[in-house]
Amino acid sequence: MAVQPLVSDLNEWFGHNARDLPWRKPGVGAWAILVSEFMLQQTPVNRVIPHLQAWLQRWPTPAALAEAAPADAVTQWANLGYPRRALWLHRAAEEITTRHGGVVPRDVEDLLALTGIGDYTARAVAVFAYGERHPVVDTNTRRVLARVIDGRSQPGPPSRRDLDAMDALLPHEREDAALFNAATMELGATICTARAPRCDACPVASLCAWRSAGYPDTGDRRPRQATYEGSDRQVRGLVLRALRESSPSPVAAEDLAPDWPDPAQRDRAIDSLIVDGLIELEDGSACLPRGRKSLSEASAAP
DNA sequence: CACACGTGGCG
DNA sequence: TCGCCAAGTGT
Repeated sequence: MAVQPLVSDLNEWFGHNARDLPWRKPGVGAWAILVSEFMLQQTPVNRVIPHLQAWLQRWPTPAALAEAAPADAVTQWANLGYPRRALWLHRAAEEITTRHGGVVPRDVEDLLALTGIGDYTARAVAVFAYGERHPVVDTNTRRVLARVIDGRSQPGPPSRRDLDAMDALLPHEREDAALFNAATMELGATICTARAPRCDACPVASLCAWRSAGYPDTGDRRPRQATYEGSDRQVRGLVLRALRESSPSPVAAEDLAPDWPDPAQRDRAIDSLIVDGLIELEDGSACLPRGRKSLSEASAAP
């Protein structure tokens, strides 16, 4: 049952070099894994860790979170960024409670049907929480495969082919496959990094196509990120921060980001936050979503 | 498929 | 300083 060198080398390396992260401790349940994966969507590991601990202490089960008001989820989310993820996590908790009896589902199909869970998170939960065998592909995995397998400096744009590429490398045994998924991500996070890869410390340097090719810069950079200063994103962030800090007290609309130089843009931002369900506006004052069960929700339950 | 969506740290 | 980057997802 020999697996290919890439797998054995990476898994061996992972066995000795895996960081001691909270969601890797023995006995961590599927709910904790799921919450950690939500928080890790575009937020760095080091910033997630303290928030994860606090979140799980407050809401140890999906049912506990489902009973809370969305506003409390958004407030607890604090400055993790992309606050809609707090809303999505709250909604997923409701769905888990009503559709799955409060148990985080194991099947990728079921996981994908939950709000805020896509190709990555669904497989990460199935694999890391339940030991199922699936390819788990995140930005680290894509970069590692681009370099080691394809000899390119950067991965191309995300594609469903990424799943197939990882699937083709996956060892047969579930446990090995889970380790390989985690090891590949870990390599990308700590050694095969985007900016300054530490190829001298890489356990698979001898197998690396990018190295054999002489580390060519194959371009293929991701699209430039829009300027944050003065953006809708920034105003939305300011508005939401004010509401978080005053929650549960409402704030008069005119007191939300009052110094913002472009009032029209600020008003549009507030409207978009309402559309997104992140805030509610009533009688000229705003607050975080209180989450009265809507008629559709109440009657949707079987 | 390209784009919007927060926030902060690092080279 | 400032642009790049971070365990993505939904539209």
